[in-house]
Amino acid sequence: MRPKHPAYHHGDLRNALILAAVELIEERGSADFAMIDAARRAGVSSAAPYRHFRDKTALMDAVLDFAFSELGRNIAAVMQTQPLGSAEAIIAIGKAYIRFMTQHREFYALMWGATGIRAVDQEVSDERSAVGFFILLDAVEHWCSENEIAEQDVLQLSIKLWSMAHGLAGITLYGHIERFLPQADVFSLLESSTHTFLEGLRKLR
Amino acid sequence: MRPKHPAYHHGDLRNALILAAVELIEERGSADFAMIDAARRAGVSSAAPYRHFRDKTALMDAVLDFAFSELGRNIAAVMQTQPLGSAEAIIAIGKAYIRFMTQHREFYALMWGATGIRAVDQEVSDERSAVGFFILLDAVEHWCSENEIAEQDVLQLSIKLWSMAHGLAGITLYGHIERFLPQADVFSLLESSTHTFLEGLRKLR
DNA sequence: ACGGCATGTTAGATCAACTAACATATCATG
DNA sequence: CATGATATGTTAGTTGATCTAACATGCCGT
Repeated sequence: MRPKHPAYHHGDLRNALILAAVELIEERGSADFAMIDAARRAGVSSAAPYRHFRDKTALMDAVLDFAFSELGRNIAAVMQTQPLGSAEAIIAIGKAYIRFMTQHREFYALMWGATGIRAVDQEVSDERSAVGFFILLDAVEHWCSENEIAEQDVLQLSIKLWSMAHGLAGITLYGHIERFLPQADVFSLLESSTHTFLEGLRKLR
Repeated sequence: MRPKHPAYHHGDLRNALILAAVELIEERGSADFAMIDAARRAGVSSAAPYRHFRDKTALMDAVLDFAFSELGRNIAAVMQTQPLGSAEAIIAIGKAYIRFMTQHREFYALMWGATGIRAVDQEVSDERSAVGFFILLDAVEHWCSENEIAEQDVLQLSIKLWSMAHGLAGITLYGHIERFLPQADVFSLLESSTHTFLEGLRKLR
């Protein structure tokens, strides 16, 4: 693995570039870094990256993959600590989602902003963004069976719950909660929202 | 108003540039148009825009103002047709919100993506994005008084309802609903979500 | 009328993405 | 182990876009 000649051939430039890009995005707070900066940070010339990425958007796509897998890992992690079938498990997923988005606000725009909308490589973007969703799906399924909610609604329900967390994340990032509800915090808003919603479900069942 | 000499001094270049930018964004589906294209479309040279906008982001900011005011107008319009105090009024606002975002997907990334997150000019962005929110606030306030919900929760409630619509819009634009619930449409999802949520409120009251 | 200021124009500086042509190391294969 | 194909790197340069400088024109107040 260790390169015999430390000069020339980098050894793992592809990953080094992704890491450099992630660092630059986090430092600058947005994705408008220059390709050459990522190259320099990886210790190579300005043309080297193009041996590994067709263009800058290809690199951004790899960064996006990284971000989505991190999100998935975060969501998977909190599930280890929650009792399956409880409303708390669902809420914990939503909180992990919002926590990730607020702690990595610079990624949010990438994941859901312009690049996301374009959905260049639909199949890849499907895969990666769905990881966390399947975990939510599982939690919702267990909650439904414990609360005598029709199985057929699990998918629809999960989408709605996802939307709630996603919407709160976006509105928080934009600063609307701080502006209109300075005393509130997103996590308790998600908690009460989810409880209210699930209560409504039980009543309408 | 009409310029005596049709050449040289344009007369209303600032607005012409904003309009040109809007057209280009809509045609191209994203905001990566060249400044010179907007200039050409307005019939001026490449340097002329800089007499009206410090740089390209300043132009984008004006476009953003336009988009937000359009959104506000759309939301205001549907309120004319809805009985105040009804759940339908709240739902109609959400639907108008989602309709605008899906019909102008190229604006969504601008309004909520990278540019939005940066929130360069905080005060201006406050103003413009709040227009629609105050209309929602009003509808929620009337609904609360008709349903004996504590007045103090109006603001919090409105944020939550806004989040629901915003989240559904984002998830739709990204294609997740089409993928996971191909038979569903966003508007009925918003409708049932809102009803469920309001039902939960009445029960927990 | 005329002078100042807003608003245009052309030319060009700067910078980032990307490409071409060449260089070097690694690896498969005899 | 030799050797050539291939992967991966370098330098130099093209292109295209933003923005600036210096100059031109015409509108508007006095």
